[in-house]
Amino acid sequence: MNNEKITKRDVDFAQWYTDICRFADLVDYSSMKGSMIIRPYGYAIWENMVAILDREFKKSGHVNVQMPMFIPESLLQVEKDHVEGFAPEAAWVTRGGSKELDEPLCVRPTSEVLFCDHFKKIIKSYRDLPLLYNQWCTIVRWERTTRPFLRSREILWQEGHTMHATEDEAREETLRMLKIYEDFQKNYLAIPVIVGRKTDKEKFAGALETYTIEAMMYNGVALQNGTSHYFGQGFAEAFGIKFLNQKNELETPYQTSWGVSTRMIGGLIMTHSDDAGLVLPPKIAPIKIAIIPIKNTDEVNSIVSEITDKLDSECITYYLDDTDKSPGFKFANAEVKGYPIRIEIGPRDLANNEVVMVRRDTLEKIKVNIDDIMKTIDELLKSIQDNLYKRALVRRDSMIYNLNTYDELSEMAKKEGGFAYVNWCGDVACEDKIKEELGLKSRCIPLSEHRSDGKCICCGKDAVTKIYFGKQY
RNA sequence: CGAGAAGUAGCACAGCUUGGUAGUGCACCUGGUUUGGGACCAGGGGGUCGCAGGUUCGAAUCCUGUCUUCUCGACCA
Repeated sequence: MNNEKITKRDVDFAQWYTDICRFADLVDYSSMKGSMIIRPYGYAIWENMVAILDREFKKSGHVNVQMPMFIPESLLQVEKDHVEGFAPEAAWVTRGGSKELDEPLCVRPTSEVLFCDHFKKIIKSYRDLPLLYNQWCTIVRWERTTRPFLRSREILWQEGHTMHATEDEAREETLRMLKIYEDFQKNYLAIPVIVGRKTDKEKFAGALETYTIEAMMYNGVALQNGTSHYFGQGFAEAFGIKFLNQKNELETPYQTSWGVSTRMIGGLIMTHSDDAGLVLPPKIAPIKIAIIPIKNTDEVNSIVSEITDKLDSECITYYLDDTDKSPGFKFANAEVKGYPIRIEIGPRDLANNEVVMVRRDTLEKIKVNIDDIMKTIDELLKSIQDNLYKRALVRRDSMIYNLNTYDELSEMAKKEGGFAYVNWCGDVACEDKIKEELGLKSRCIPLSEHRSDGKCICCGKDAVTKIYFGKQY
């Protein structure tokens, strides 16, 4: 933490984002492009995400494994669409020690083929299914432009890979995990998302269906904040994965995969934070309370230790700022770090048997009687969590534009950003045209209310569906 | 990968045009005074000027290359 000023969000959003990442001590740059150092405070946010999601994955029957990080070239090439999709961003190891390798090793950009290679060995009967695996790991994609959390070359994430006896079961799994992501982002990250299906053009390489949850950032740019794929039998056939069903017949299983990454931290920042610094929803904040003694007196110290004892016993995390910095500095620091509640304890308020609490979401100052401290903390944490979601939802909804003409779409693309919600004929030619001429990519076809009897916004033919377009990270 | 900008102490920058002993502010350390919105005084530590070549008696400064960061495109989670 230093006392540099954060760039104003409305002046230069990109710089503001970088300032938040750095001033809140979330990341540091490493000496290699696109590989960021996630610092303790940033990593603590990730650890909270991991803890919550991992619990959900396990509750729904998944187990964690750890797969190799290298993929032999021949293995990567087993599924044609997949290798073509990832070829442009694959990183290769061609030498081990002083020896040139006979076969180059791809550093995993995702692990479908590794899982398939393994599944082939361990799946024999219907009794082995469903096979519900997940791994927490890093992957490598050689991105050209990089930004902290949003796009890096080394990505810290989670990837689930599952195999099922029937198509229905696999499709159900795909949507079940998408729902877990949606609920997690809504209930913990306080990020509203649009749940939908990608067009053929935007699908994951090798998938039959790709589902996505799309969040809308403060600056009107969309962020794909999680995906879930249904593969059908494509990979399984390519890899020769078979199981014996109850009638002793050989069948090919159905596959899914799904993932979220530290990109969610970027989404968190660009959804909630402000000009004073980071803002974190209480449920994901590593530290819920900042305690700032104003003056080093016996009265102050005794109330401080009373409060910390109670917080300890209720397992509420806090940061006691007993440094010799000035109060103003401590206030500013607490805001930059995004601690949901700050408690200021000084002689002036203690004289009235009070302390001052400041909620980070609104920066509202509240005088609280000493006897009501714990109760108020409890209420405020809930209230901040709710308020952040509502605030984000209102703003997101204000950025969804129901558009009917190509001119309107063109107007929107030039101006504020956001989601354009339009009719679409289903033809990739229209999707390509909108992308080339307006720079808007299709985000998703919403899972709900997607039927349309209007005309395609691009070609004017009968529409088959509603679809969202937008700029993306 | 294309266009542009920038790399000098942890951070922000000056110095470069016109080559000649490395500077400022903040941060950091020590001691003291302070403490209700980014405190003050005194003292102190820290940089082979991104890296590699070249020109030169001499390079932060001039030339070439390279790496990294940022912005805007293209590509992509």
